[in-house]
This record gives sequence, structure tokens and C-alpha cells, in this order.
Amino acid sequence: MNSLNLMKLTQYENILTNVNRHIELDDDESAYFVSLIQKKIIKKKDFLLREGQICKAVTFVNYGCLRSYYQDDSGTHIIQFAEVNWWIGDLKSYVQETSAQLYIDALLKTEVFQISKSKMEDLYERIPKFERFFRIQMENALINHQDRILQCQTLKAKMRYENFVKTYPSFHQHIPLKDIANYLGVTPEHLSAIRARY
Amino acid sequence: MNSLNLMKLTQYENILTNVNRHIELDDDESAYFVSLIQKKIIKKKDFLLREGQICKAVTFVNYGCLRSYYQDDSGTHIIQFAEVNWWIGDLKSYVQETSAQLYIDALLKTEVFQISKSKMEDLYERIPKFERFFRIQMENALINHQDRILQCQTLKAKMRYENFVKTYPSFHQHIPLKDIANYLGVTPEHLSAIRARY
DNA sequence: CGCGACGTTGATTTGCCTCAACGATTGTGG
DNA sequence: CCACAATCGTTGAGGCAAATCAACGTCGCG
Repeated sequence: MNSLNLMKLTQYENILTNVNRHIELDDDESAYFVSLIQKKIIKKKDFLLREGQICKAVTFVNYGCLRSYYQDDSGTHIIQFAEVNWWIGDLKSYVQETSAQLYIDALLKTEVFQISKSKMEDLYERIPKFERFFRIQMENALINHQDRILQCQTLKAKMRYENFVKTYPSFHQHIPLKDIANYLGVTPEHLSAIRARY
Repeated sequence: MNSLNLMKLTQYENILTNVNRHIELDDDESAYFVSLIQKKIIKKKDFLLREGQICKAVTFVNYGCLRSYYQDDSGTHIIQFAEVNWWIGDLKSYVQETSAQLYIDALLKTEVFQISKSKMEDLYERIPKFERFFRIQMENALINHQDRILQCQTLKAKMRYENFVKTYPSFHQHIPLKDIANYLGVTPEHLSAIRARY
């Protein structure tokens, strides 16, 4: 491991730490992994993905904040926010190689690390541990989604909002109220009314 | 491959076909895989899992129909139905080894194949392809859950019901209306009213 | 500075829930 | 095999949570 490699690794600290929560990489593996990464800066309000494109990479947020949403004639529907250390993408489009149904854009200036699908396949081939990593990643995402479905069906808007604030306290900083309302599945007016009642 | 093994494999046709949708197994691998399976019959209304237990296995439905639900003071909330060729479990409990929040019971006499967590770990060790299989499995489940969250937030009960019927036409056979209503997040009365308006 | 986006408030409407009552169906014990 | 109970689907009346529509003040940004 030479100093060039070390330099390279420091800027990838976030993502390496994230990966190391579930699998252990030695230095060569880390170096190979980061060599697959493509870095990208997205300006506020710019798009990382648009409906109709094919989502060809998995994305990790190194700083900033992204938002994925679905759009139809009845409006936009926010699926997910992704801050630092979150993964995001249009999974369906990525897996099935069909056109994306989601838009992904930036609420702030955001830096992401992307690994293309073909490089992901190389990665799985060369370091099979990553199959495990992304399986665990998917499992955790699935658990969160199950919780969200449950909440969406069983809780009134007030409780959903309180849970949201408790679960993602940091999201409040960047995310406008109307987006939180949208994510929670209520109108901004109604969320505003809820907050007015402390 | 001797005839004993062949005999063993035929009764595992469903699950092997299911696995082979995403990964290819040779005969030895198939034999090893099925050797990990524990078979279980669940009578109608009996439980496969109860709240508070730890979910120690992944479950595949060979025939019949299961139902997973969450229970609290406000009642029961159905998370999922699982017919033939579906996988089911309390993922959170399984992954984190915490007590289950879900009940799983049978709507019909049901046969399941189970693989315990410790055997799953052996399986991942010995046939790493299975990491891939379950990663894909999780990805697909996640895609479904995303769709469901979207529907739950954007569609009125009538549309949700129509989509349900279209997506899972076979579920109608076994599953009582009140359970479908519960799964969709509406009252049986309301669903009944919806159906009355053709 | 002026425009547009955002958060707030209020009046009205609506989708869905709650509660209650009633046949029809299923299942169970005698 | 029947009688009875329990469960299920349906219908209707009344109530509530949240949507819709509209108006208004504030703020950030070009």
C-alpha cells in the first residue's frame, strides 16, 4: 500500500466505514473497491436521475442531501431522502434495466460516489463478500419499508410526523416542510396545522 | 446422483425451480441445499411464528397459504400473504435476532420448507451463489414494498383494491375479504361498500 | 426591488371509520 | 346429521381526519 493509495482512501472514508459495518475489507480489497467509484457533484436542484433514463449505477451520498420521487398527473410523491452515508437509486430500474420511474435530485450541493452496474458485477465476481454487503443492505432497507407501510396504515398523520422527527432528527435542517409532508403522505396545509397544535 | 437423491429432489421441485430463477445449481449443490431443509406442515389457523419468539429460519411455502401480521391494542395489521412459491418470515427478528413483532399463521393447511439461520450461514459459506440469490430476493421484495408505499400514499382505497386484484388474482381464492381489507388498510365495511359499486 | 416559492390559517367537502343491525355461511358438538 | 353458535359479508347512519380551495404574510433570490 503506497502513499498514493492512502491518499485516495482518506477521501473515501465515509463509504469505506459504511461498508465495513457489515464486511471486512483488507487494504487491497479497499483499494480495488474505491477504484470502481466514480465521483460526481450535483448542484442544488440538479438531477442525478430522471424518469425514462435507465438507472445504471448504485449511489452513495458523501455529503449533501438527495431526494427521490415519483411523478404523475396527480403530482409528485417523495419516496426517500438520502443524506450523508445513505445509499439511493431506482432499484427497479437498476435491477430490471427498465426505464426509471423515479426522479432523483439534490436539495443541496451534494457529492455522490457511484458504481456502475457492470462494475458492480465485476465487484461481486472479484470480492464475493460484497454480495453479502448488499444483501444485508437490502434486508435493512426492507425492514425500514415494512415499518413505513405499517405506520402509513395504522398511524394518524400526527404520529407519523412525530416518528419521522424522532427517527431522522437531522433531516429537519435541510428539508422543507412541504417535502416532509409529501413524504409522509399528507398535504403541507395539514402538516402545518398539526405543528400549530404543538 | 443416485435414485434416493432423485426421489428427494422431486418433492423439492417448487423450491429448486424458485432458486433456479436467479442462480444455477448443479446436482450436488441442489442435493446439499435440500439437505438443509426442514419440512413442516401447519394446520389451518395454527401458528408458524408468534410475537416474542425469535424467527430462526427462512420459510418457503410449498403449498397452502400463510399470513403475517402485526398486533397491537388497535388490532391486527396484515403485512403479507404467502401462497405457494412465496418466501415469508419476520426479517427484522431473523436478522437482528430480536423477538419477533409479527405473527405468522395459516389460512389453509400449509406445507413449508424451512432453513435455519445457522444452516443459512453454512449455505452462504459453502455455496456463495446463495448470497446472490437472497440479495436478488431482497431486491425484489424491496421493489414491491416501494410500490406498496407509493400506492398506500397516493391511491384511494378503490384503486388499491383494483390493483390488488389485478396483481394477485389467485389470492382471491383463499383469502377472506376482511383480510384483504386489512392488508389494504381499510375496514371490511368500506371495502364491501367499494365492491358494491362494481 | 419585485417576483415566486413557501408556510400558515380558515371554510368547505369528502373519503373513510365507527357503531349497530341483519342475513348468509361455516364449523362444531351432541 | 342436525341444531346452534360463531364468523363473515353487507347495508346504513353519524362522525372525524384529512383533502381541497382560497387568501394572505414572509422570505430568499434573481
